[in-house]
Amino acid sequence: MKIFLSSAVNKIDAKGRISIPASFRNVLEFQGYSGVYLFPSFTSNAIDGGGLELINQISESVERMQLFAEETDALSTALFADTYNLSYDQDGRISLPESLIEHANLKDKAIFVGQGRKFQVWNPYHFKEFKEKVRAKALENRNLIGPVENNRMKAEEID
Amino acid sequence: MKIFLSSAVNKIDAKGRISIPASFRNVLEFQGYSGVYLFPSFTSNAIDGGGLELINQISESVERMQLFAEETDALSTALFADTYNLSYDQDGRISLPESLIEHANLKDKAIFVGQGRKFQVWNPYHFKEFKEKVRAKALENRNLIGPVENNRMKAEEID
DNA sequence: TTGACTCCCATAATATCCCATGATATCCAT
DNA sequence: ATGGATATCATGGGATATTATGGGAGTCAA
Repeated sequence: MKIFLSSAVNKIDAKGRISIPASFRNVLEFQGYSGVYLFPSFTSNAIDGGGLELINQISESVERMQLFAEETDALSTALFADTYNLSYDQDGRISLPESLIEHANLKDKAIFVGQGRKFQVWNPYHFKEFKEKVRAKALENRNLIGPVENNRMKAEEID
Repeated sequence: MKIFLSSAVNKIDAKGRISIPASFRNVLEFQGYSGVYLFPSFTSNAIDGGGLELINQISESVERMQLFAEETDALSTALFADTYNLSYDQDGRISLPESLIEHANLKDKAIFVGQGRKFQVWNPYHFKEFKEKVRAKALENRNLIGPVENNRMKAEEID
């Protein structure tokens, strides 16, 4: 179980805690446990999340950009200033920082959405809208996925 | 036995469990066991399923994409948000997530349909309809189907 | 002392484990 | 081949484990 898959709606309780889905915790722990890393998404009103692998990938990208030294400060600030490393309690819950809650417009519920190497946390209502757009877009771009679509075409042709 | 072949109708029991056909389990285990991967088909009211090979193909396409691009988020959401990695019990049964049951319109029975690299799960009644339509279309277009190439492909895939 | 954050325990719902059964398929010695 | 033993399979159901969630009690800092 190596990647973040599927989605789950969880509740934000009176104390501001929310459970990270068990399957996501498995992935985090598989990567070597050090809690969960969360930061505001650049492109949506959602929270991006991941484990050690994600944060390593990001760090590496930034290091590669050292070539362009003037811009590095700005970039790494943008990336890391709002990144939180939260550890969850023994029941798998975290309390989200206020700035992330605001960015994602969270109220009493949040949906955790698996995206492979990372996941996102959304206000469930806003995610529904996003997902409808995304599905249309994915149909347009499905040729990018490669072999899967080929299989499907074949499957439909074969009796 | 390397590919998913033939079809079987199995029952969804009172607890919501359904047996994965033994022959499919053999293929999954041959690919290196990590359960079964299921997601809603883009094009039909059916569930697409496969093993490690299928999910690896998909993950690789996504990993090649940029980390913070809007398109990447959209595509990986479309691919992974509704994908479930289910492990089956020692009797080979899984319990299907509600969202997949809805997408495929499943009631008390489901048909597993082998499609080579992957398989599909259908409401048996809807599958019958689909199959009839497909057969009609195939008859219309049979001149478009290159039998030589397809046969050669198949011959190489079969152990 | 008040609020924010732990740690710990309780609970209901669900998922999983484990064993049993009947049906079919496979094997094997005659 | 035939009949009987054995294995495999789909399915049922009781027992157990896991999960998300609620809430009490303790800790710490302002």
